[in-house]
Parts: sequence; C-alpha cells; structure tokens
Amino acid sequence: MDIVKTATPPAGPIRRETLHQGAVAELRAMILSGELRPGSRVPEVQLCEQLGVSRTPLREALRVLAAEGLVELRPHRGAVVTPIDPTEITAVFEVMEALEALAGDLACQRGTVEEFAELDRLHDQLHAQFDAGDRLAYFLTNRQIHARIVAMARNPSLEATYAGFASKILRARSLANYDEERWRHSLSEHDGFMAAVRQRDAATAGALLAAHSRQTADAVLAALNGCGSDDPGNVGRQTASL
Amino acid sequence: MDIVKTATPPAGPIRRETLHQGAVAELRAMILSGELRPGSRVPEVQLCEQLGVSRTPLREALRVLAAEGLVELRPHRGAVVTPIDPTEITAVFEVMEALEALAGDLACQRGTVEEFAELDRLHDQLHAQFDAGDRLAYFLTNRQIHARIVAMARNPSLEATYAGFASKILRARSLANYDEERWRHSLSEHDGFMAAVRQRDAATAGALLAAHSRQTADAVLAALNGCGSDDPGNVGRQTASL
DNA sequence: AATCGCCATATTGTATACAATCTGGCACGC
DNA sequence: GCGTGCCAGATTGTATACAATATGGCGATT
Repeated sequence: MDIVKTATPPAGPIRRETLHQGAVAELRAMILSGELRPGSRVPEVQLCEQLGVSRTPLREALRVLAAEGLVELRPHRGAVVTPIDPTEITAVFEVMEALEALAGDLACQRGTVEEFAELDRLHDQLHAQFDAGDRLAYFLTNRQIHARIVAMARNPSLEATYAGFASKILRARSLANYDEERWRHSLSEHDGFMAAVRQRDAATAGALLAAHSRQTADAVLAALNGCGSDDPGNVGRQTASL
Repeated sequence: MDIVKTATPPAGPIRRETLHQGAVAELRAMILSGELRPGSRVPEVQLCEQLGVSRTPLREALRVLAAEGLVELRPHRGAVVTPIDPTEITAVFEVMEALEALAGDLACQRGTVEEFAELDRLHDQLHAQFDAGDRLAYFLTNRQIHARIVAMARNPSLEATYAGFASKILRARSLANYDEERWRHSLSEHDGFMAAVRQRDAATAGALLAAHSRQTADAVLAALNGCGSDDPGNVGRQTASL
C-alpha cells in the first residue's frame, strides 16, 4: 500500500484530510487571527483561489463555520465574518463562567498526578513570563493552562463547547489589549485557583476559576466599550490580552 | 416588490429558505425522531431523492449536522448517524447540569412578569397532564417549560448551546422510557424549582434545576444501561421519557 | 488449504456549468 | 426635482459530470 505520503506536502494548496476540512481549518485560523476582519464580507471566488480549492468544498466549509457561529450566511447575499458584538460577548462570558467552574471542579476530581504536576510547571512558567514582561508568551501559557484544566475534566462535550466559546472570546480579545494592573491581577487570580487545585479542592477551584473568568470578562468588555470600533487600528493583528 | 409569496408552498419538495437549510432541518428532525437510526449509514443519493434535492445541498447539510455532532463523517466512507454512547451522554448531562443551573439563575433575575405567569400556567398544565396520565403531553410541556426558562435567561449563546445538548439528550431519551415512580419524582422536582422560581430565588432555582437534570440523567442512564442495545425493538419511535 | 494481492464496483470528494437572486444605476414619469 | 420601475452586472444557489478512494470478491501463490 502507499503508507508513504503521510506527511503534509510542504508546498502546494491545503491538503489536510479532505479539502473542505482543510478549508475549515484555514478559514477558522484566518478568522481567529483577525486576517478576516469581523463584519467583512467573504466573497467565495476570492477565497477559492486564495486557498486553491473549488467553490464546493469552500462552501461546505462556510456552512460548518456558520454552524460554529464564526460566519453568518445571508441567502443570496453572501457570508460575513460574524461581527463582534459586545452584547454577544457578554452572553458568551456568562456561559464561559459556568463552563470554567465545571471544568475546574471536575479537573480536581479526575486529573492524574502527572497532569497536576504539569499544571504546576505551566504555572511556574507563567510567573517567569510575567516577570520577563513577555505578554505574548504569558498569553499563550495562560491559554494552555486553561486548556489543560478543561482536558483534565475528562468530558469531551465540555471540551468541545469550551473550545467554541474560547474562540469567540479570543476574537474579542484581539480587539482589546488591556493594562498592566489587570495583568498583575490576572496572575494573582491564577495563584488563587492554583492553590485550590493543588489541594484538589474542587468546589473552591471551580469557584475561583469562574471568578477569574468573570474578571477577565469585565476587563475585556471594558476595553471593548472603551476603544469603540472607529478606526480599528491594530485589528487584524492578534494581540496578547490577559 | 414580491412580498406576496411569503408562505411556504404546501406541496413540492422542501423549500424552507435555501435547499441546504431545509435539508438540515429535515435531516435533524429525522435524526431526532429516530427515523434515521443511530449508527446507521447515510447514503447520500438515497437521501437526495428522498428529500428531492441534489447532492450538493445535501452534503452541505451533512457538514452542518456533523458540526453539531449529530452525524459523523468518515472521509470516503460515508456518514453515519452518531451512535448513542452512554459515556458521551454522561458527559453531555454533566454539562447540561451546569447549563440548567445557569439558566435557572439568570431566568429568575431577568424574566418578565408575563413570562413567570406563563411558566406558572405551563406548570399547572403539567400537573393536569400528569393526572390524566398523558405521558406524551407531559413530555412536550416539560420540554416547553425548560425551553421557556432558558429563554428567560436572555442569553442567546446559552440558548443555542442548551438546544444542542438537549437534542443529544433527546436522542438518548427516545431509547429509554422509564417508570411511573421516576415520573412522579420528576413532577415533584418541578414543584420544587417552580417554588423557588416564584420567589425569584435565583440561586435556589438554579440549584434545583441542576439537581433535576442530575436525577433525569441518572434515570436515563440507568434505562440506557438496562436495556442494552441488542434488538432495539422500539428504536425509531419517539417515546415520551420524563 | 490458507493467505496475499489485485481488480471491479460503488460511493464519496471535487470541479465546473447553469439557474436564481440581489445590487446599483439609469431612464422614465409624476 | 424626486421617486419609481426596470435592466445589466455580479454573486450566490443548485445540478451534474468527472476524479479519487474504499470495499468485497476472485484468483494466484506458497
């Protein structure tokens, strides 16, 4: 058989598994990174040549992204990247809070010793990156920590739902970079729930994670409402919010 | 302009908005009602003539349903209706519990007087249907009540997520019809959280709704594990579980 | 006799062609 | 002058045709 060409051809158009799957991944990345600006129309043919695929798989990809809520389809009027609506983000954060609480609770009950150790390691790394003033690295480690906690909950449905909400929040965050004080506070919140996590105190960990999420929400929403949407200067560049 | 033909043509194939949207709705209904059995393969061409559409919109519909988790796509091997996996249902219920709690909490804070009154009316109706022994009617009213509560939470993201989880649970329920005692207990749980709702006691209402969800989970999972999956006699008929 | 490899068939993945619908502008009429 | 109706262009929605891949059976080989 041909078990040879398992690796991705470095050049050429996308070739993940099927074209429409690859297109979904590509488009999602483009949306989350801000390369496709919120509210912008998405002409099919243009994306087709950009991704090197035909309209059929591209359209299938758009339908999937629409089901995820990243784009909106208006019959005969084309697709638009879902605009970032502070009202919606508020709603998303409300649910996120509950999901974080659940994840923290379950993670404490179900994580392995190795996973807890890994969490500790990441937390130390987070501190180091804060001390170094490396916002981007901090941001990435932060996401990793939360992702690990969710994974430790041993609940694929929670994980998938969490990922969906996280992606929406990520898009909002890319518009709003906030201040040093919030950063410091964010770290101290991490210290807080990590203390509970170390003791396997499920209820407290969940509550503190939810509180952390709520604080993040406040900061993001404040930044969102603060900067408005006129002349979105750095939109399109993913910035490191905390 | 042509504001005339707003109504759906009664005859002819599906014609909701676009064909693929209609196909999504049709297929989802077929899956939820059990007309398409869990685990069964879904040949495209067969569904095409059944729905009276071409392969293109049907395939787009399948991609959407795959994103919702109702079908699974295996490249070059066709789509299958996602089998009902007790493990997954357990996970789904875990998240559902948190969603119910959140919905109940927010609903108490945000519902209008009219909505609370409507909830009361539905609750009375539920009692009447229990007394009449009408399981199906009870089941439908039950769903309505929960849907109303979620709507009162004023959170579209929660509503959408809830709907997704509810549909998965619905499929599991259709396999497991459980006993009179559980029915009675379910009603008394409704009495419980409705009492809290009437007092706008958000925290208690949320907690009781979560508990109700947990009890439902126990019953459904017990029934699921009880009957096994050999000779799934009445699979395909939607039954009224509580 | 059992296993491996190959091939015919069916089904899915993709590309292209055609039909339907929306947008923007222009001429006409009031 | 302004609004209305119509038309050309562009874009999306759908159908069909072609290419690629998985499945199951048959035969050759050991």
